[in-house]
Amino acid sequence: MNARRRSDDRTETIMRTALDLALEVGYAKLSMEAVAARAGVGKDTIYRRWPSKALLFLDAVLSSRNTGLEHPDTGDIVADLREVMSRAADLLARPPWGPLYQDLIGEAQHNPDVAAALNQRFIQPQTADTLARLKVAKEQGQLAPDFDLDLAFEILSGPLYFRLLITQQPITQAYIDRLLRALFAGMAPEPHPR
Amino acid sequence: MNARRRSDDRTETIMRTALDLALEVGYAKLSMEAVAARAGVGKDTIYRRWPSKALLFLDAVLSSRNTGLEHPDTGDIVADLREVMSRAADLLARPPWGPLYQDLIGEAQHNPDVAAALNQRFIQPQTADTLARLKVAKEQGQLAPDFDLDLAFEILSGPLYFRLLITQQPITQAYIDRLLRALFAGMAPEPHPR
DNA sequence: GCCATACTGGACGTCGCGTCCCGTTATCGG
DNA sequence: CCGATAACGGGACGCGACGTCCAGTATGGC
Repeated sequence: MNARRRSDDRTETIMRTALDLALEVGYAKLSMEAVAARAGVGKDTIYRRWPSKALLFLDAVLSSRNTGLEHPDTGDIVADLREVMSRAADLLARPPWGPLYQDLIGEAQHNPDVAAALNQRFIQPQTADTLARLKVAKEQGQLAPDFDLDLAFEILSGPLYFRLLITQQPITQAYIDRLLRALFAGMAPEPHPR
Repeated sequence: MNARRRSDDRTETIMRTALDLALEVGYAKLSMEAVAARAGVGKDTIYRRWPSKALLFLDAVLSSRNTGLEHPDTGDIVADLREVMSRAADLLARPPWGPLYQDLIGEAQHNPDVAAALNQRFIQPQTADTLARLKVAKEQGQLAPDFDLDLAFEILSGPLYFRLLITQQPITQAYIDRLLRALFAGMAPEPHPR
């Protein structure tokens, strides 16, 4: 029981230390030696808990806060989406979390374990939350019955990630508004094709 | 002149070798030693041309082919976009190029040089090409005068990258069609909000 | 034919991951 | 309260790879 408690304390300490160091020097320069040293812990103690640096880092970043990215429900679907997207942009696309989140996704590109864990522990819950909110809106008649909820989610998220990961353009409130307007007001061409 | 020619030959050889090796073992396991050995070249010769492994890799991937992702102009903007997006998905989201492109973007997340070069040499030209085609369509009256071309590009690209980099869901022809339909037919809700 | 330049090949320093081990410390059962 | 058991700290270690350096060698210009 107490052995278990002591273990938990160390687990917590190691994650917090890893996170602190990552915030200071970035993931690239984060070393297990440094984490062990600052946490006052042997490297074995870390490797007994995490199989690799990448997964420790993932745990450190994802456990650090319960995101605060849950969807409000004010009754206005657009306002609610706007709110969550703004919070997400603030949180994930700027220091101090932005670079860490970017590194995490970067790591996921060549580390299937990280990719899988990132999806399960962050992306999927977040997706499910948004879809649930959209579903409610549809049931309340705020959205057309054939409104494609899954696609809508990807149309809102995709461009944000595109800017974060590829072009590195800033994700402003104005941009979020443009996205929402395009999605909900439609961008249909004049002589309606197709 | 011949010294110059010899240099050019080596540059070419090194890039091709790097690309071959990357295709075989992936970027993570690609080593400069292996490239030098297989190319029959001293490591100095490589480092005289590229400052780091990451930039050699980027050069190798980007120079390998002139993408074949230029926009056709059949007069039908939707058909043309559909064509290019399909080609891009085939080329960039599946073996053999998919993993390399993913690794490249992964590397860009913590290497500003790679990020900048990737943007300049691939993303921006590709963006400009798409925007040019969209502009023509608008001038021909296929798109509304206030159609937001830049945003449209990001709405089409973002979700593809989102699937490639984050959720790893397949990018099917059907998905591309859904995206195009959403963008051009609009996804306006029933009781039109905002 | 000679000189400058680029080249090969290999040794080297450095770093950091992940493993191993040993002496120590904390916890739990009795 | 005490001894057995397990976890721990700290450090050494092997390993692989980046990037530098240094001979000795080949190649092309003049």
